[in-house]
Amino acid sequence: MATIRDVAKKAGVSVATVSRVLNNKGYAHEDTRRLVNEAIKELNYKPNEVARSLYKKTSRLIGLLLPDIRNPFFPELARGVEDEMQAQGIHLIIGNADEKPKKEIDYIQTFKQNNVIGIISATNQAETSLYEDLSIPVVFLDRTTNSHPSVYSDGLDGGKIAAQEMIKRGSKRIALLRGPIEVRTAQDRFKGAVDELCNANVDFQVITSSFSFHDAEKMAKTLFERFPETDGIIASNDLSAAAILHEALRIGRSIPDDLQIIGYDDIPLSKLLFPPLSTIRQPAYDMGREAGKLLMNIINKKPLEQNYIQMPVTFIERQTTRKVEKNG
Amino acid sequence: MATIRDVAKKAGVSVATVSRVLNNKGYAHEDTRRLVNEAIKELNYKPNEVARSLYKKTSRLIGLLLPDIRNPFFPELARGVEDEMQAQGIHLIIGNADEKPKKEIDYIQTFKQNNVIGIISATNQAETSLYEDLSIPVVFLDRTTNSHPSVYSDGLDGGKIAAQEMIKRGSKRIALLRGPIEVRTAQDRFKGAVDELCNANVDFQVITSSFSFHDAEKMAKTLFERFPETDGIIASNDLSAAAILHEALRIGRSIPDDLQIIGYDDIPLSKLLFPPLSTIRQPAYDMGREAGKLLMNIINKKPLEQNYIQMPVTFIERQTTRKVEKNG
DNA sequence: TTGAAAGCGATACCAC
DNA sequence: GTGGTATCGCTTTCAA
Repeated sequence: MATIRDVAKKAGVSVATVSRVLNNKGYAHEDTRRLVNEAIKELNYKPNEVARSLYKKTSRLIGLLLPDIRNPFFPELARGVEDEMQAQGIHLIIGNADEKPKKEIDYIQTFKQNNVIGIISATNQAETSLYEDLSIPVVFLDRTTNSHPSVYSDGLDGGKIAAQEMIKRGSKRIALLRGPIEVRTAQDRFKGAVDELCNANVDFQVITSSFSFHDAEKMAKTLFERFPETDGIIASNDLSAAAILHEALRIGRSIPDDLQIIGYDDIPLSKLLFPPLSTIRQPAYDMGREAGKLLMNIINKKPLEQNYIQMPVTFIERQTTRKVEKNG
Repeated sequence: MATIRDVAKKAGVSVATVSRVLNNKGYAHEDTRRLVNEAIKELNYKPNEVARSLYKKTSRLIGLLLPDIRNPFFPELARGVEDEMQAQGIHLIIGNADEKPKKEIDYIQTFKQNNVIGIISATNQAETSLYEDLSIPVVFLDRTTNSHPSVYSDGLDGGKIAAQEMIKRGSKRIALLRGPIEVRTAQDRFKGAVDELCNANVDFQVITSSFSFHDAEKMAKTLFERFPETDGIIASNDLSAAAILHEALRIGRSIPDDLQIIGYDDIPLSKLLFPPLSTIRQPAYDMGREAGKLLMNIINKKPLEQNYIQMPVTFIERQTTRKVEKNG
């Protein structure tokens, strides 16, 4: 790879001049500028980002920390972030924390060591101490906290809507899945649903389960064994809902007539399940973009309209819930 | 962040000594070593990877280029790579090329500018010119090429198996989906299937479609309009298979009695489809790990047993295909 | 066994 | 307008 020295030599100027042309900073005669640009092109010179980064203590990289890249919800977020960053010429280092604090710490360290200019984190570490004295901007995504700006969707409302729609459609013995205790958004949607269920004339069970696929499969089995009379399930996410749906069909439950299911997230595959899954939609891609925008605004010290961006959730009616009379 | 100077000062030695201790290189008296290590711990010093990288022209980063992070097959590969790298203390910059050569070039540039020690690419750029004079090791994943080491699965065999299983189970008018023309693995599985179909007493249609979700949905609709008599579909990947399954169910086809479907990949959600999807499994996670290992072996100049690692594919029988008599 | 000093490739200050 | 040079934080000769 050619260096700035090579360019300088070729153009017959000093490295300082090349640098100035490169960064459009300070004066440079039009002719000199052209000369330099020609040399750059001829040598196919690209500035060494590492050297740049060392001096400026900043880079064109941001770190994106995901809890589980295999859960389709997160790649969707990632795409949003990526597209937004791409538009601003910033690249991503994606880290998959795998729900393990150790990995998370590790990645944050790597991010710092590589001079990322900011971090977007979608992980579950309640102990924000990890992020406390980081000296670089952090935005939380799909997650709320008081200590940092964040982009998330309205979990309370989501849970509430799920419960309402479920009740409206006549389920009487409802199983409410509660996501991991350390995930704030999971607890929000849980609380939203609980409130609503308490106020209604229905029985309900609370079952705690992780967000992962594998756990959901096991959980589904036990659920139907222990509570065979359940006629409505509010899942903690679409992945769990899919596992439950699958198990329900396997043991011959009829959906939605005999059992209704509502998921959460609206991952791309939800509409391909059979029957297509009714769910609470989080605008994942848009959330990613917003987080990207927010972070860049912070980095560029633009005045912030808001530090906490709450995105709306919507009920997506598909076919794991019964139709409700138009004027019910 | 503390620098090596701070550590040196605190330990009362020179930076050179600290560096030696840090890297376990060259001599250092046991006492000095202890002194330095204490200082490091007290200051919570972490070496600046950027500075290190600038001098050594190498880093602890590798670049992973994915064609489409939203297709669940790729995160699965990524996890394999990541786990393998993690074990070796190497981190990933993941780039999502989005099937766009421009993005791909861009990412490769970023990788280089950040001194990655190697690249794993799962993209579709047939013109390997992109990767030709890169001066850093490249391993292709889920993709074959003569110019670089690669890890891939046996597409020819996969296509063949799919066709055999389909024929064995009695479909007579088969639609064969052909993935994107520029994707070598897609063409392999296509060819494998074609060969087999040609040798059998069946009719078949070839339909070209992309790997994406959205396209698959549209394609599914037209497929059933134009070829309503189709009684077996060999899809180019699970995503397409899911779209087709969905459409088939929607228009009231009975599966597998009236229509059989075989997918390709065995992404995690395939078993949650209804009916669960019969498919050709690629060992995605393992492929990722192998690619990671291969790359690290190249980087560490270990003798290579093989430059081209072909992984086996297997038929996963689920319920979109009919049962076959045991001694048929 | 240790330390001084020369780089790695860029930026930016200060002279000219 | 332009060029010389200190600097970013680290590694690695080379001399002591």
